[in-house]
Amino acid sequence: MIKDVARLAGVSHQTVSRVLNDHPSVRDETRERVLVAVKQLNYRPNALARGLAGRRSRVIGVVSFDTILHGPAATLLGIERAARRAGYGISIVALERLDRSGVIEAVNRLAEQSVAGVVIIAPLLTAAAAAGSLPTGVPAVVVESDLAGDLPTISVDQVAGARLAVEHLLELGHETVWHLSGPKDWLEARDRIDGWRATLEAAGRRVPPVLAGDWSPKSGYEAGRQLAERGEVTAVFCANDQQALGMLRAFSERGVRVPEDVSVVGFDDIPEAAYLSPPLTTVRQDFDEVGRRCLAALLELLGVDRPPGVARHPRVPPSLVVRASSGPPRAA
Amino acid sequence: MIKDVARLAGVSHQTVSRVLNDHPSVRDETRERVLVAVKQLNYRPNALARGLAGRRSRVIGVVSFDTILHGPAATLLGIERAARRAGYGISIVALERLDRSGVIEAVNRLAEQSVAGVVIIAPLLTAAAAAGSLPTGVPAVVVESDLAGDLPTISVDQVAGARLAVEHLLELGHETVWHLSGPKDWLEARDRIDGWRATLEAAGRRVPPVLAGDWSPKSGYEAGRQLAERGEVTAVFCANDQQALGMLRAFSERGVRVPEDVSVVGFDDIPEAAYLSPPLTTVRQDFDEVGRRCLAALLELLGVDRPPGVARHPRVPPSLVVRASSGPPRAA
DNA sequence: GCCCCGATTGTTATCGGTCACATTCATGGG
DNA sequence: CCCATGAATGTGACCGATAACAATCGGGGC
Repeated sequence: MIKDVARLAGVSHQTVSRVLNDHPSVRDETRERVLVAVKQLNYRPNALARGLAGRRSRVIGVVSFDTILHGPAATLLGIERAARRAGYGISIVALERLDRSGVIEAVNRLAEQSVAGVVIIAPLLTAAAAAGSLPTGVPAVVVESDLAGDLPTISVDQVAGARLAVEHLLELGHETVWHLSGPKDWLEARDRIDGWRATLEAAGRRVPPVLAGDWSPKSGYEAGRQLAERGEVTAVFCANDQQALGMLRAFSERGVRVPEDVSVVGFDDIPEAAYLSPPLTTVRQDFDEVGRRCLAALLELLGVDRPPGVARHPRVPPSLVVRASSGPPRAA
Repeated sequence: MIKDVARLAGVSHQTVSRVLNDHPSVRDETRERVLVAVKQLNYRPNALARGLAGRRSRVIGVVSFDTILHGPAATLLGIERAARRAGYGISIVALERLDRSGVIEAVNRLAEQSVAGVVIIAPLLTAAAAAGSLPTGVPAVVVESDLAGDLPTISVDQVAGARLAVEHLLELGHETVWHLSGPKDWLEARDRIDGWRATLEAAGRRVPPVLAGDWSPKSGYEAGRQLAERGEVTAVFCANDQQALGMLRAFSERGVRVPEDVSVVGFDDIPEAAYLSPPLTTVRQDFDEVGRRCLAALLELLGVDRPPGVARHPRVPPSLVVRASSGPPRAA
């Protein structure tokens, strides 16, 4: 194929290759002629052959988990966008279970395809650990994990996010804030617990026991029913919006008014959050930015220049979105 | 690399290749020896080289759109799962806009990578049309579209889904059913409108004007406010769950009780649906099955045997999930 | 005017496999 | 006992690009 172009342009195939790869020493007039031929034949170089010969493909592998959840899906999209802009394609492997061998196997599958590098979305502790000890020499970046050994890591600053939520509630006048956590083997869940606890302690408040959820609306619903029984609770910080949604449902069933009786704050800012009853105060994560920084980190690892304008810091700051589900306590 | 294996096993590289590809004429004893060498060297064939030489890669391209929405995300996951099981990898290209040139460009990007075939998730009319007139000779299957020219098409039977929803409401005793549609340039939206209208007409009921939404909770909220003004409405079929969610919010704000005053039915059965206030009656789509059938259709196109146990029919039947948001009208 | 050097361009090997065809060897029919 | 036949295996070309090195050409320094 490249030979057809070469023939049409009256040059050698190597010169065509040079033009395609922006090699400096090609005369302008020659380059022009080649480009005309390329356009005329509607030529597109074969990525496989390129990868084989050049030993670097323009494809990045992504190991993802549960892309039906909002966070992972949004992160994946962010990565894809950033990659496309940088001229890379994306190959994905979704994991069914997020354990050690699964992650390693997935990376191997991608390595087989000679991807230039991989991004591992590994929100579980076990996965992060696996990522930290990859056998292969594939350049890798890890998302939402900070115990991935030497690998560069990008994540939203969950601790700061939790602090935003808790401080907001304390400023409204609540005595303390309860927490419905995510599953404890998720790093994000653990960080949000830490942030919540640290903020309460820093303010000298009582730290109630952690309620354990599993991200699902169902677990929020069940926790909500329990909280509705106790009278004392005035503010709850849920580890994600779906749990908050389930909790709102439980409160509404029990006649607990939000925010008059109890304030609820979520995490994620899913598209639905603004339209719940009542609209949900929550912490927004910028997944697009996460994707961008992942790619930047990976490109750096590959020895390519980082795209301009992308901050380097591995911790993306979240922001608080105040809506009607949080307000001052009745007593205050 | 394959030569290392060959040397270790004491055979030619070609024999190794035969073993790897299940060629029949290899003596069992030889095959065994090769497999041992493969394991010992932890050899994995290079997918690029394979694709280049064999002119067929084990990668399937997926052109997707807005994978943050539940439907596309779930479909993508279903395809990935089915592909992995069949020994294929997945490359994705997400579209920013779903227009003609975007789809064509995306398919070209995938073709460059010599994918074995592509699955196009093209819920918009324009995209479907583009898919129908692809320039390249890449085997393709289209999801959620029936005007993709000669290309095989897999989709959930939206008309049947709408019928389930409307018949359910009519059986409860409602005189007629209003409809909040999705954006009209989405095929799914159009089909749901058609199914809704046809069911009403078949039952000899009055067909109210269509309310136009855009899938977002916001548009559901706004439509809900309008409907709350009119007294006559007793049942609404929303084209998706997010719109239904927004509508529930509007009703709750206006003091319209669900289902006592108005019944609401959604479409999709997102994970949140069961925990809205009230829990949402909705139509469930089996996206996993869609993914499976997509892959089956594509493999068939590629001349590979269809995996056993996968139904061939291009229209996946949806099912009704009845919850508390629908009930008999007050008058009945 | 001659030679050396850098800018251009061409030639050939190579990436890691598969494909097409050649070769070897054991078996069975005439 | 010889040859056709088919199973099992080996040999070299080839997929479509890039890499390494060779060749060619024009210009400046002596």
